[in-house]
Amino acid sequence: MCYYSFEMTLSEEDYIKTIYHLSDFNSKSVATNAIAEQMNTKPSSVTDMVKKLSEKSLVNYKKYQGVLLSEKGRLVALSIIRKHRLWEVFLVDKLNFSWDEVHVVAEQLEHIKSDALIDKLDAHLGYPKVDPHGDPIPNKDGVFTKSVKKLISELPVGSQGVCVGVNDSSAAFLKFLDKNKIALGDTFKILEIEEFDGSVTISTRSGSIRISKQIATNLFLEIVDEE
Amino acid sequence: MCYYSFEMTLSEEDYIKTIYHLSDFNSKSVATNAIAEQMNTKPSSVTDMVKKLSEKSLVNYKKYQGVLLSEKGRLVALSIIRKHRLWEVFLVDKLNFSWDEVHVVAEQLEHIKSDALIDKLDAHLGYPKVDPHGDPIPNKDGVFTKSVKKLISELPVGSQGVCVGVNDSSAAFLKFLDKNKIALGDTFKILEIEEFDGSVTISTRSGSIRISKQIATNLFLEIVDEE
DNA sequence: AATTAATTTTAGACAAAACTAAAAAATTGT
DNA sequence: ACAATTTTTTAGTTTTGTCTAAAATTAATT
Repeated sequence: MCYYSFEMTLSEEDYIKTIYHLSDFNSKSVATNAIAEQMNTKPSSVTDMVKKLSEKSLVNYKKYQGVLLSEKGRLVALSIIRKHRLWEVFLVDKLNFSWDEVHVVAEQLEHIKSDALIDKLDAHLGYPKVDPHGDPIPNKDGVFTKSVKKLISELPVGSQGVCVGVNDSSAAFLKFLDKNKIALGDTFKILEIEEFDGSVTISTRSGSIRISKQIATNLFLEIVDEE
Repeated sequence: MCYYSFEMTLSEEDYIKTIYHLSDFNSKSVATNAIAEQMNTKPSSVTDMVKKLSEKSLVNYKKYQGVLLSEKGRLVALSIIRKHRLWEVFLVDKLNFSWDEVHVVAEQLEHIKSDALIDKLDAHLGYPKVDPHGDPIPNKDGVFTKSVKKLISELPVGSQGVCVGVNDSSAAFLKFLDKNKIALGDTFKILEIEEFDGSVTISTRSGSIRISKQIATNLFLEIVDEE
């Protein structure tokens, strides 16, 4: 992967990426209107582009039937997502961006064309498996470990995952996290769930702490299933 | 600088950069034909674009008279060059590209639009003053230290600079450099010149060594003059 | 100074990617 | 089942950046 030799325009790449995301990981066909809405463009423009992508056999398309990525198209999508997420890791880990600032810049960087660059960037970052939001990074062949983002309150005892996001991003809540030494990127394990009040005991680097149900419904963990 | 708020297309940026380089640092007016040749395009295309840039007052243009960057255009050019050279430093210092591989990739990266990105990249790289080829990196305000490329044999005692090129690129000579731990990017200082045979003692990272006149007439240093 | 040569500009066209407005197909509601 | 609504496609423009071919201007040569 990564090594698709045909030329793709910036616009084509954006369409492929959008179709991949809307297809819910390539299972269901995507409506013209949905693509138009997602990309802030008009349905007629989408029809034109989809025809073009179909010519290049990146998508399977029949009039009025929606569109689905071909295997070729899926690999293109994954190569773009790989680049996007590696750049996000770079921006956060090396340039000290915060995890919520990086998306827009990564949308530009993902279109840079150089296989050598991405290989070396990957190595420089230590071959990360997930991006700063906890989403998995496909490898060069488009393979990636599926992972699920869940609230701590939704998980059973024994679950383990990386803290990747908050529901409530109020200053007060972030302050609370800071006080309790909970940070994005930390790994937690669910030790015990108190049925009475729904509070949860979790293990962290600095020992185990108990958090209230309210906190547990505001913290996302990224559960990585190897498969 | 850097903070020009108007939108510029990729193509416009490429023209501005080319005009800057051909104008010999903005002193003389640039011919339509020269731009076309440099950019692998046709003179008629250049005329069209130059009109457009003139509308935006990025260049001063009169029919048949060639074109010159305005002050505004000059700052745009310098901001692009700043980005190009910072990315080159990144590619060489952080991703272990060799200095002769980076230009093509940097030509893409220089168009990424994000002031925060460039500021943080600059900091991450330790505010470098020159790129891997020894060319100076303009600061945020477009100010850069002029630098001159000179043979070691042309320099007085006390001079200091970065090794940026060779006259004689024969395998034998490159092998000699390798053996003596002299590499592109190294900083040298001229310690002593032996009048008798023209040999020069220079200080390197790994101590001081004496090189013959022959060697001294084959190695270019980039001298950075603060001004 | 006049003719030739080189350079530059104009005029008209084209491809990519978008748009608007209107027609066609699919879906929905009763 | 069929009228109404929604979705999708077609047809015809627009903009950006390019092109070719021809006309206009400047430069060079004798």
